[in-house]
Amino acid sequence: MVLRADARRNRDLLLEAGRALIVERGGMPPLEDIAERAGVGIGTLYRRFPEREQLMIGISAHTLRQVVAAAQAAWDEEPDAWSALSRFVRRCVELRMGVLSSTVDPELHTRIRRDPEVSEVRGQMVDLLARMVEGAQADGVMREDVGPGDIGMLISVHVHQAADIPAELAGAVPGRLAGLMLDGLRARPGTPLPGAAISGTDTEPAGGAH
Amino acid sequence: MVLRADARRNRDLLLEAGRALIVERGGMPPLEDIAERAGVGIGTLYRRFPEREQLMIGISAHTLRQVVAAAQAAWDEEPDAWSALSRFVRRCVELRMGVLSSTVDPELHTRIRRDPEVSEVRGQMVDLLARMVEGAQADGVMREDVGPGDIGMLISVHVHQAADIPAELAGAVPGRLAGLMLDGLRARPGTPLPGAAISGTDTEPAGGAH
DNA sequence: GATTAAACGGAGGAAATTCCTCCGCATGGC
DNA sequence: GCCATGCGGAGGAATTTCCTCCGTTTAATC
Repeated sequence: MVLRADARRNRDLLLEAGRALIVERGGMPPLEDIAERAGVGIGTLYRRFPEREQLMIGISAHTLRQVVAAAQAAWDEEPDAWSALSRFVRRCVELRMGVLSSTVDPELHTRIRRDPEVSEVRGQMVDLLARMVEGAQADGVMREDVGPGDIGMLISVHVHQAADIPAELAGAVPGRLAGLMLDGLRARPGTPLPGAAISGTDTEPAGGAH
Repeated sequence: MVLRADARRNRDLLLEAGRALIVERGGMPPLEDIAERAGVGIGTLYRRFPEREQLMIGISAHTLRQVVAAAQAAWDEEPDAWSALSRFVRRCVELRMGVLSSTVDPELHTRIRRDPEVSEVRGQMVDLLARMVEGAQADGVMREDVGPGDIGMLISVHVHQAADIPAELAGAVPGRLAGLMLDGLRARPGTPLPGAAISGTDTEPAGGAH
């Protein structure tokens, strides 16, 4: 069953609005707010996503697709693995992309992760990230005691940045944070990390949902 | 006017419950939840904090006092500035201490920062942090292009960690994140950060409130 | 450009959440 | 032992959030 063009457009607007609101405010925003942000009637939201769960799955998949697109672009266009990773991380922090999950019913969370589309896109994401990490480590420019999962965690931590940074600083902060973070990842004698490197499958690298 | 001992105790329980809930769930939790978490009746909460704003100010000050205590202990007990900073950062990340502010009415936010007690404790906090940063830089072990404000931002970013980390990893994650972060701060040829170092007074190093 | 199935918006009542007062009982301080 | 201060929490008010429904609009097709 194929959506009419306007329906398709509104669907995307809703998913993006949902993602944006979750990032900005944390928690699950009221559905009315999502509709308003999307510039769409509340009825439209309910027509497209009769069940709350469907909306959440949609937002997860949508977010993951954005992350994968950024990773793919970085991988394709940068000359080496470290540059790709670095560009990817910077972009994620800048756009506040990354894992959304936080305060969800764990049971629902599991159902979201089991969704075929989410699971599929998530796989692509993990693969790309793993390739970058392995490449950068093989090139000797990245510390050996981290795994793709660590990068995922690092990025996800930046998604919910405090929103009250004074305006004149807001532009600079993400870049500085990303820079510090990347320097921490470089292969240089530093303090060994506790525990074992976190692999991609251990955890939720990106896009789990509310 | 001095509080009776039980009233005093309950007041502290409420502030701590509020802090904990904000950290765990983000946003402003229902007052009923705060009271319950504190193991106290809702009436007690309203008696002690008739205005919402007073509660927020109280939580801010309470949180800041914890942060200052951690900083002070680190400064007093560690042999050098870098060790102190390092211990302080690790402890903040571990306990998820740091700036709470995020989605507050900016106007209220300003009123909170203007509160004498908040302002006072915040000053102590900035001083201690500045001393650590300057000391570590003077010792040549910390990169020169960061300021106390950068540390504040770094810490605050870790306050709202995703809550859905698999249990077997949850213990390791904060330590690894803090380790990466600290290695990023070390004085070693890395990538220069964009923009200028953020000073303590530029921003909100810790303890703004919901 | 006429037809029509699909989609739209948003008013408004139901349901759920959150707020906050009030008062009979408990207890710390003297 | 006295009593001012503090306590708990039931329950009604206020607010927020949910979600259905239907008259109107629009994309697709011929």
